[in-house]
Amino acid sequence: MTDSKYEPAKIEAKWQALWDKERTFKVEETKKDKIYVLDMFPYPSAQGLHVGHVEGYTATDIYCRYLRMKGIAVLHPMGWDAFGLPAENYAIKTGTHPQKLTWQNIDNYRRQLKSLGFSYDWSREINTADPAYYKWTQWLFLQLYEKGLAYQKTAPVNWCSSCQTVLANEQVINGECERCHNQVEQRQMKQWFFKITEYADELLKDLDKLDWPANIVEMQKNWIGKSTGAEVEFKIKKQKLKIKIFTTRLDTIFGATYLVLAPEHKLIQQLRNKINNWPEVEKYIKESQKRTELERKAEIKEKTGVRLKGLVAINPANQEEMPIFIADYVLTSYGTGAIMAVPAHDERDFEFAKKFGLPIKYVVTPAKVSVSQSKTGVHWLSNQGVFEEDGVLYGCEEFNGLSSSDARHKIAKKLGAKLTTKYRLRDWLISRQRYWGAPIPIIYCETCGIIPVPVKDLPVLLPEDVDFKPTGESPLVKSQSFHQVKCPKCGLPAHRENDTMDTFVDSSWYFLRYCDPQNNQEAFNPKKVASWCPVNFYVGGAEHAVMHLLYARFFTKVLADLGYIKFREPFLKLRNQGLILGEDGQKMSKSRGNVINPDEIVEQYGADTLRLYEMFMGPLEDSKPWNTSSIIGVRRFLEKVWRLATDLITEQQTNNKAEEANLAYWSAYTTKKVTTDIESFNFNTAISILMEFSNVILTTAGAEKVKAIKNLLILLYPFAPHLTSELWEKLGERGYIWQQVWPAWQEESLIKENVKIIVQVNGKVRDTIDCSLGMDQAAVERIAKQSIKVAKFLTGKILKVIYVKDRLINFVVE
RNA sequence: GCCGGGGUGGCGAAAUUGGUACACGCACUAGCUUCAGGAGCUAGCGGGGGCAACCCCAUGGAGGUUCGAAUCCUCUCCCCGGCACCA
Repeated sequence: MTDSKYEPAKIEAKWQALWDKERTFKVEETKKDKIYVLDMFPYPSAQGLHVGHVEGYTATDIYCRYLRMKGIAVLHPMGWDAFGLPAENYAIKTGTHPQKLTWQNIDNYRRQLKSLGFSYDWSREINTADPAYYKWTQWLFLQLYEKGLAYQKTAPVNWCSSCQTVLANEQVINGECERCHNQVEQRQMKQWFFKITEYADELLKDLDKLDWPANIVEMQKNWIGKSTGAEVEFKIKKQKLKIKIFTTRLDTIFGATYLVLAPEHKLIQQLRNKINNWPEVEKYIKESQKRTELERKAEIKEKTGVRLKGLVAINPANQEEMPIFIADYVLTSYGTGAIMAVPAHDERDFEFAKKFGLPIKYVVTPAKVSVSQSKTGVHWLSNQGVFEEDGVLYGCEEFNGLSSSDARHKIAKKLGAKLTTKYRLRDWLISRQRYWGAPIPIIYCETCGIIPVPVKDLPVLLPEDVDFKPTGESPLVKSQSFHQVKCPKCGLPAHRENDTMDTFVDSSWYFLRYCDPQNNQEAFNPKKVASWCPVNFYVGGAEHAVMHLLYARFFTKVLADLGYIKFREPFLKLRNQGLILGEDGQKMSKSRGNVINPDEIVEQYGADTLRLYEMFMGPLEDSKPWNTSSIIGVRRFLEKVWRLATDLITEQQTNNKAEEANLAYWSAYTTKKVTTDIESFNFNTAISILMEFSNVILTTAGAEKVKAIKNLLILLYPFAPHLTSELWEKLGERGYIWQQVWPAWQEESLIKENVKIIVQVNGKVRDTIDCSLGMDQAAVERIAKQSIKVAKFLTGKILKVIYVKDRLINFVVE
């Protein structure tokens, strides 16, 4: 007899209110065992929470609720990455102040997160757009500035004309703005940078210490892009100047047949009088700036370039003369902006040489000569390049017969070339010509120059009297109250820096602020941070692989060097939730109309069902399509648990020894499986075993049933906290369910007296037989041979018998 | 092109890590129950053959190792994600 109906809306509101009122999840800092479990905090968009957020947040919530029942103090906070362009763009359109919209969105996000029953310690909520927070973001800027890690320079930067601001390299994807997909232009601008390149080597090395997904580690490695090689100076004939090139293939220097400079290379302007075809060269330089952009669009990769007529370089290896070109396939910003071209052994040089009819000289045979090549001799000499990195040298004077790697060292020594390391990583451009961000705390004084805002004057508040219309200059320029100040040093009129900081600066240290969120004396108390950090477990989307995750690592290393913290990596273990695709298998997007709104699912099925469904869909890290009709399955399961527990209250108890033993086994087995699955984040299989367990309970009678149901409720609690809290109370148990200790299991309960042994003949399953545990081979063999199903196939001579104890016996017959 | 991750029923997915392939759930089919149901219960549900017991085939494809392969090795095809003239 069911004494009531499962009504999620009612019970979920009830328990959420209680958790709020009793501050159930406020972390006890005094406990000895501490774990910091962190979610990537959301940007509070107008669209509200995405089902993808729900997935990651449910995973950590399950883990945290489980840990607390094990008696561990869990820091599990939430906050808002509240600065950013969308709010400002909305302000431009509607005239609403970005703060108003942002604060509204935050209220909505908070409501949604609470409606899902996530167990955050809300007393630690932070907001990066709150002056109480960004004061310390500005303070951190000043720390970097004093350490020489924040600097200003004029450089070609990525400009998005639609967003009307510059972008960091990390925010440019295939030449497009990551936000609006507008083509990015190159502009010369004076901007603020953080010297992340200073940490390139450590950022690369320490990746090996992290328990992170392989693809994220790989992406960061590629992004940092370390390559070891050598710098070699090439003399220019009859000139005093030398050209310094960088190469990773010094072993091929005897095959170098020309040099190439990037069009922006400084030497070109210095040598302009010596270049016979200057007008042509100048034209190419001008065109190349436009061309890179246009060509990317059209994906034309044909090599272009111009020879610097009148200039000849000398190959230091063999003293041969070689022409010099400029070409835009060589980048100014990498290496020395100049290369030696070895068409025989570099694909790009090969293409260029073919187009311009330049000599191709082979000096390395590949170590592994493929079958077709050995059959046809050395046909690659005539029309193909040899691009393998290792081989044996020939035609290289005293270096003949050496392997590539030996040759690199020996040639470097002879030429006096400097062995160096280069990185692809560039310094982090943090200036943004926008309003809705933390102002850069710098004042420009005509007499004193660049003056950092004194710490006592922080925060530099965002002014209210602003016009948001983007003009290419920061909107802050228009605010007289903001712009004009007195120089803190000499007191004469001066003006503020008008740009704001990239919002990734805000999120590079937020995990530290959670440890001490209300501190108004310092960014954080080092002792408090030391008691929680580094973050033990971090969960979020993979889209932050080379942005947030790299920047936060950089900040951590800087703060360690400044002595504020004692660890050098912020996030020890990282997992990415996979994308949840729309029902059509496509990425969810407004324009496709396949977006699922979590509010609607909660309303229709309840928060516990949504949580459970998202965990049941498949492995956390896989991307998987949404399927609304499947939700009913987990809802049915919860209904079943409801009936199981509420029927129990009125049910007559009977006794049945065999069923009781079976139930005890299942109870122990489920406990073990759910525990190990939560530990390893395999929530989908944890749920399926809970389903099986409830089915077993349903079909069992006996006194053990009460115990089994209570165990089921506790194991299910982290996944479906509202339902289980309610049922625990209905059963008249003492205390709340979350105050229970996570169950242990006895390994002996998992031992069965009888086992089923698979009988195979020649590896094919023919029967299964019941045996008692630990039986020896002879006994099992005897029983197996008695099986008619098996005997049928044992007509030939038995050559061999393979026996795996308690599991399998295999007869090999002829 | 390079790097990373994958291909298992109609669908989402399991598989004790080399030992009964398809657990759990959705969808579907049949029956029961109900005034009714987008509810519940029972049974079936990879393909082929057979009345049946049972037999054969099957984890993208082709080989190989092994008593035994979704799992290990070689080659190959396809999908997803990232990077893309970085010398």
